[in-house]
Amino acid sequence: MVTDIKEILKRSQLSVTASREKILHLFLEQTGALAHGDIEKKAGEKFDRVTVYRTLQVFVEKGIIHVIPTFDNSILYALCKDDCEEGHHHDQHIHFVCTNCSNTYCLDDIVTPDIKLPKGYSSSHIEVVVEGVCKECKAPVS
Amino acid sequence: MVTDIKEILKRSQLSVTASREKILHLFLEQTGALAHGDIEKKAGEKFDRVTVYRTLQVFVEKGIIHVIPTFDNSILYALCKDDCEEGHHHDQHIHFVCTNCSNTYCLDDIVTPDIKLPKGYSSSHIEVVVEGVCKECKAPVS
DNA sequence: AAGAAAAAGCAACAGTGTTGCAAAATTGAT
DNA sequence: ATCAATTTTGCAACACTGTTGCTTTTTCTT
Repeated sequence: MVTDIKEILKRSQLSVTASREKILHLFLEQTGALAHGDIEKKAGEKFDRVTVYRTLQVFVEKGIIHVIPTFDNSILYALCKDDCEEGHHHDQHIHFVCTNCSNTYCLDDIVTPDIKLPKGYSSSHIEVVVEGVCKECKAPVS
Repeated sequence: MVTDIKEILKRSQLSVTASREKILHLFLEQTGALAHGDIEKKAGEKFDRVTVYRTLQVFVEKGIIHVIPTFDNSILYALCKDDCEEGHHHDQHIHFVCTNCSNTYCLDDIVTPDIKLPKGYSSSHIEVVVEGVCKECKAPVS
């Protein structure tokens, strides 16, 4: 995975700006997913809300990050690990929500299972969200 | 399944009111899931927004309806087919979102699959959302 | 370095969901 | 059937989230 921020932006044909660098940096130093609110807070008072919204929107369009569905109605974003092409995400992994630390993680190694649908239904995309306790929260610090 | 509206309410120890009857009626005559907005529109100008919110909240608490996670940040509600106890939903079915008619259905007969999680993770609940084309939209009217 | 193009910032707004409180409806007992 | 106690509703006001139009600033290209 390319970790140089400027490189990622250029590769997606995006101009390099302070807000894009900052927001992308937040994703790179973060293991879990981020909500819009998190980003606003972590970015400090530096950027306008609108800029954050538009930046996230562009990142999704360019396949740098993807959207994770949640139970409460918040939108979560996480880095796409593999090279998602513009508009076509490789969402073949599942998402894990920790009920303890309430972080959300992409479990990139767990492939979404096949689902047998009733007659007449056809599927184009399957999203699996698992709730439970994550590695960090379960392990007793021994 | 009990279909008498007053009976359902009483069984959940809820007092029978016009708004609760109306909203529960909407769910019973509907095959798919409903968003808060849908309910407001379908109920007409009769009820205050706050009443709708509070009614849905109570229905979820009492196990009459359950929440479905979505990709856009809207909250969907659908009837619990089986006898969900207060606070404990039997969410062992998957949800299907039709990309054509954009209805969301509970596929009650499809049980959520087992997911093998990485070491250290434990799951308490698995939610599966399948996107695709539903029975109604696929079938050519022949 | 300069002009064209893109992005950021600002203001204003719409939609969504929440809270406190007074009025109205429901319940249960007489 | 009536009445009091409780619950629910409706209203007003508010906070939060996300969007749009437009101007200013920044970035990119040559």
